[in-house]
Amino acid sequence: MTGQTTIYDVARDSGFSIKTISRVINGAPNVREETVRRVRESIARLDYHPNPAAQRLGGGRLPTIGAVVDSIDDPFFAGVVAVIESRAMDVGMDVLVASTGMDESRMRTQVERLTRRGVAGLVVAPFGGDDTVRKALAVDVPVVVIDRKCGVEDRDVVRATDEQGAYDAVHHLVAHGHRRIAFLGNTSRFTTLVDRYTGYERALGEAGVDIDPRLVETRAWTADEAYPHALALLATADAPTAVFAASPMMGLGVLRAQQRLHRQDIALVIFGDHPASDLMTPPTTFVDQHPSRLANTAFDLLTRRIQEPEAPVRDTVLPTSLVPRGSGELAPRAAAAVAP
Amino acid sequence: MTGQTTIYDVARDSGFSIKTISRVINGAPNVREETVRRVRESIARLDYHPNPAAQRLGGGRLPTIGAVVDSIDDPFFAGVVAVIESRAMDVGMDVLVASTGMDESRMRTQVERLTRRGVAGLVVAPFGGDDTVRKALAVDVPVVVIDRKCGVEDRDVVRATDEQGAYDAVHHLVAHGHRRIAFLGNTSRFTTLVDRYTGYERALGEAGVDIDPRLVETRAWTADEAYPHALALLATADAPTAVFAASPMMGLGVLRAQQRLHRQDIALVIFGDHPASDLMTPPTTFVDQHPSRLANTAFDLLTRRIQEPEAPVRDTVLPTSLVPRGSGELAPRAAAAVAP
DNA sequence: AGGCGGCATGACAGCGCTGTCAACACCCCG
DNA sequence: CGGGGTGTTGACAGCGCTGTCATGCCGCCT
Repeated sequence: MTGQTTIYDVARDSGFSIKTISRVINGAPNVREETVRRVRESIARLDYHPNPAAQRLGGGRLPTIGAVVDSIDDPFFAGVVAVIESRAMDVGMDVLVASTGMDESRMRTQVERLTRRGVAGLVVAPFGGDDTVRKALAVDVPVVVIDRKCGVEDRDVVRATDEQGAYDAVHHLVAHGHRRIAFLGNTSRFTTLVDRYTGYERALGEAGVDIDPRLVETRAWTADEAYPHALALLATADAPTAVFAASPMMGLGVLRAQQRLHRQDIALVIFGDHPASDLMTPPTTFVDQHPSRLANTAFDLLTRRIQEPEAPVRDTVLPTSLVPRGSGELAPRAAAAVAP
Repeated sequence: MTGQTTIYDVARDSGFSIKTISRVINGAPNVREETVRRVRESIARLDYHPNPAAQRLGGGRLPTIGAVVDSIDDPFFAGVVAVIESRAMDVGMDVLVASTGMDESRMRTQVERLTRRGVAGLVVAPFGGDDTVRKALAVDVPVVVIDRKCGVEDRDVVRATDEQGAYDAVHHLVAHGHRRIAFLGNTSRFTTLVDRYTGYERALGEAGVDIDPRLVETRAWTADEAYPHALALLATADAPTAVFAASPMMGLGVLRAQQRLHRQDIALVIFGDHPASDLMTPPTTFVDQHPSRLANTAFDLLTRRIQEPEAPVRDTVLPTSLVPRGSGELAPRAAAAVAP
């Protein structure tokens, strides 16, 4: 064992009691400035670092924040976690990661586990039905919900303007002359996706286009599941001339299908960026959710709530922006050329 | 407060002393089977979970493993962390993530911080010179080093066959008729990259091709840094007909340059996969490092070492495999066609 | 002068667990 | 039948910190 230096060493070295050291560490009020200075000196000299386990045991939480996301592997969440880790490091905290694997009960388990561990706060991308999520988040620790509201009313939430972002995307396609625009995205669970569908509807409605149910595919969750559906959509005689993929995963499915069918001529806008999207042929037009901004906002909110547990709940909706890069600006002519 | 159930509650409920409960929890020997059964029953009935902070304080480590990587954002490491998290969850542990941001001293800080936190073990992708890395890893906790050896001799290491993988890649290009093959990768720091360069040398040597120093670019670390160098390489009159990118980041730089110059005709093999590489035009041929296999192996080794701290050190070198997908099979003719 | 309140500090009892050591029952052996 | 294991259990002292309460001191009011 390394014979860690403890608060007693600092007390001995500085000539104060351990309680005063504790006060200095925690920035408690009513400590003379001179005392603070001398204790700080001792701490630095001895390179003392408080033992988090002991701090927690002595009543308190760990200097740790928990991040619960669908999958750490997902580029969107990887980006979010990266920002959180970096912000946490700046304030001397660290980050426990936990994935839900898009499984309601596992999500609940993870939240409970991290809570028991004694984390100071949680950033959660919820997964599941509203009731399940609400139950899972009924824990006694600050929580910030990201990306999806899932009916949560008593927690801070940070998310994007889903409806408007989708509207912008579809409107963009309409503006480029498209009328047969497909929608891909699973609307069965999240308001997020439902909102995006609503944006799709609104844009088409405004353009006077009736929605063709054959162009709406709402069954897939993952890229692998989306792929066959995208194939089917694109292969029909009456194929769409443009596709709106309501999530990056859907987008990957579509891109894969396009490549398979050599149909680089179909316009595509994806909600959310994915790596190397600028290297596609043509480069993918997408709705930017600004994941790092979302993560930063979430971190700020969490910090605030840790300090002020009773602050009013805030539902922050961050604007998205459409980034035209090529795939969304294709004209519909190509489709006609291919029709039998 | 939730009035957490403690070991005392279980003791009372089961009629044994807290020490016996502790024994059952930790699978200690010499406990009657009947006792184990009854204690387990009480634990289940009360839904008791030991308090990790207390376990640690009472002498022991946290049921937590730390992962230190360049960046959580990097798809390669995101994949590694995802696997570790999932494996850890299976055995009731959780994962603290820490990024080095490719900074030697920060890496050391992170390793020390996690060690102080009391993690049971560490998976580290080291960054920095051999001496720095050795010093940073001189901590009193099990460590498994991944991806790069960095001169570490007293720790378990899991990495890929860098030299052979690079050889395969370059040999593949040679076999497709290329003789002017560029190398991109920073060889200034890691044996990993040096080994890959050695593989490049060997493949060219065997083919009787002299190395043209103008085709070897070793300054860049990141994709952004690689991009201008790749541009310069491809734009020269005497441009290479093929490129071997010694890391995914270098690969992205090359792809970006290729797109910019509309030079999809230059053959390319990348060491390491990156997301959507199968969607490039043409799909990217790469050397698969099998990141999840690497992560699984690392986890196995770490588990072993936690249980058997004195086990002999193991340096595991996992084979890579070349995955031809299009970009590596282009013939050199294209370059000639473009020459001025 | 006596009393009161506010500040600065310290003594001490936990927090929930594990390690150490001791106690006890039981068995085998001579 | 006594001595010496072996197997099973418990009492108790920490681990390093924080919360509670007590202490001493000073200035100020009446």
